[in-house]
Amino acid sequence: MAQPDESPDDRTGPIVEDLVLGSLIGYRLKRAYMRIQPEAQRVLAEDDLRVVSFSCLSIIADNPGIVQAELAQALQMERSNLVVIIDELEDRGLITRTKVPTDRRRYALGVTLRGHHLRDRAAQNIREAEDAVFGRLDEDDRATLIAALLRLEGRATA
Amino acid sequence: MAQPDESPDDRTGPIVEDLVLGSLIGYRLKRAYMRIQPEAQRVLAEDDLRVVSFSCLSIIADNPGIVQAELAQALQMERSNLVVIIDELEDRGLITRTKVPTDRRRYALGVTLRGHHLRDRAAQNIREAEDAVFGRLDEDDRATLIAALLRLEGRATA
DNA sequence: CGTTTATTGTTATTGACTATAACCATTATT
DNA sequence: AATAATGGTTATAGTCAATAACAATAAACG
Repeated sequence: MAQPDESPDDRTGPIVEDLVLGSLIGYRLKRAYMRIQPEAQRVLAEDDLRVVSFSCLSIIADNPGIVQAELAQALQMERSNLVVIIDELEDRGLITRTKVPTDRRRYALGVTLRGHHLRDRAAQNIREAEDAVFGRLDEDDRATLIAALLRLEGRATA
Repeated sequence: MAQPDESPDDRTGPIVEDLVLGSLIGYRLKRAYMRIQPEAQRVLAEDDLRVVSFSCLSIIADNPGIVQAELAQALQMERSNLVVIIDELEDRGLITRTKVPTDRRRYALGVTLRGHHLRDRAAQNIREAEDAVFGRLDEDDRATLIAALLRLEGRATA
């Protein structure tokens, strides 16, 4: 009754044809993302981080002094949805908020030492999760893949 | 105040560093997907289809006789969430549901002629949207990209 | 100047989508 | 025959993104 080839962790299940859908880049992107997303979520949860929290923490770490509106634009999310995330990161002592002297509407964001350590550790965990899910890629393959995805984003290197 | 290079449809905005986050495959997949998803949504909406409805329609078209549980597994979604989608596709006369004689719990799904035409047209629209967003790729490049994404999914060709 | 317009961070709310649990009918297992 | 498992269904809860409105502040402009 089952398909001939079914292993315990079978991901494919019964063979289903997807000639049209499967040749769409958007569909393939989503499917690939669906493979890594739960794993990233899982490893980040060990540090009580959500994917979006980690993204914020990481961008702030690499852009000290960035303000919320810029961060929101960088992550393509709404300013309003950032607030609770920033609040929590600050409450946990992972980031700092300091008023910009020249513009009192804005808060300059920065990561604390703890925040930086957590970011680095979480990033390492995600990389290892990606290796586990996608299979280890050497640096060249990884760079090629990233470049291809950047090209899709319209951020071509050349 | 603004960065030196800002065009009307500027996607990058002020240059924000993302050395760590940006080198994660998962993040790059998500970003690439975020570029095409709204456009796919938009072109499908012209035919009163959602992305998930189109996906169902397309899988059914390529797998006549498939039942809901199989379809749910193929699209990695919950059976329960499929019901309303299938209902609507049937109400619109795009698919048919016929009881399986040998197992009266199951409904064999199939697409009507109208459904098939709609599927083909919608697929073509999405392809054109992908070309517009990602830049036209020749068949070789497209195949290479699809193969790379399939490899990430653990569905390597070789 | 002074008035108007725009921006930033914020709150509250809404809608869309996903996951979960429970249920009945039917089939498989034993 | 009794029990367990499966398919479709319904209802519900939780998660997340999008929107609108607002006060404080700054920018634009007469």
